Amino acid sequence: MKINRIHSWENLTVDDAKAIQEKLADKIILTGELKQVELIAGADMAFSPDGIAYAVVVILTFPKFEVVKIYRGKEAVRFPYIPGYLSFREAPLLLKLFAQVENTPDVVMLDGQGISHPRKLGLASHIGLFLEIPTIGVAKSKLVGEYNPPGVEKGQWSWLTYHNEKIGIVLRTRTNVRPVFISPGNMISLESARRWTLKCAPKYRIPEPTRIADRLVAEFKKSDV
DNA sequence: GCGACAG
DNA sequence: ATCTTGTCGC
Repeated sequence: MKINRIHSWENLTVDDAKAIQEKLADKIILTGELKQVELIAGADMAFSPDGIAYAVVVILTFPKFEVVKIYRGKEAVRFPYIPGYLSFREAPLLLKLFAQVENTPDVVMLDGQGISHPRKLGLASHIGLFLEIPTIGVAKSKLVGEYNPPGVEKGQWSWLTYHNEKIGIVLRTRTNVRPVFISPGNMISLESARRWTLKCAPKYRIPEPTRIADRLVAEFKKSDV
């Protein structure tokens, strides 16, 4: 699929990264309802102690979640992990893989925040601007915001707010299991992001797209000797 | 200064 | 994220 090169990822300082986030946040579209989803993509990364980053983008069918294609890639780490700047560490390699994707998915699910971010531009939102297709951020813990714990039953949820504004949803994808933090990446509404995330989590806490991608990068990294 | 802090 | 065995609970 074609990628929009909004900006370069080369030689960026944290201040450069911050300026980029502040500038791009205004371009995020928070409307859009996913109608028919036939293909969905999941992506995730893993890192080795010696500074190698591994990434996997997997294309799945919906609603059976059958693997259609797997894209793998690795490179030397180019940016440290700094809360609030995850995309500058993970997006470059993931975008290289998305550039190789033949069958463009209807939506992409990423392991991290969407607009639930200090400057409203988490990994899912940032990548969403490059891909120009709907993206959803599914994080295992929160980065910013306040919320009341949702009911313990699967499907129950509560708002994640920040600066008195709804920026995400705390969703229980499994009964009596810690909730996940959902937020729109780009080109999708909060409501649609919540509904589709739940549809993608028929059995486990982590929705299938990112769960399968996680499993695939783990074995990719492990097999790399 | 103190606490929080995606992966 | 990564280093790591067994173990408690649904």
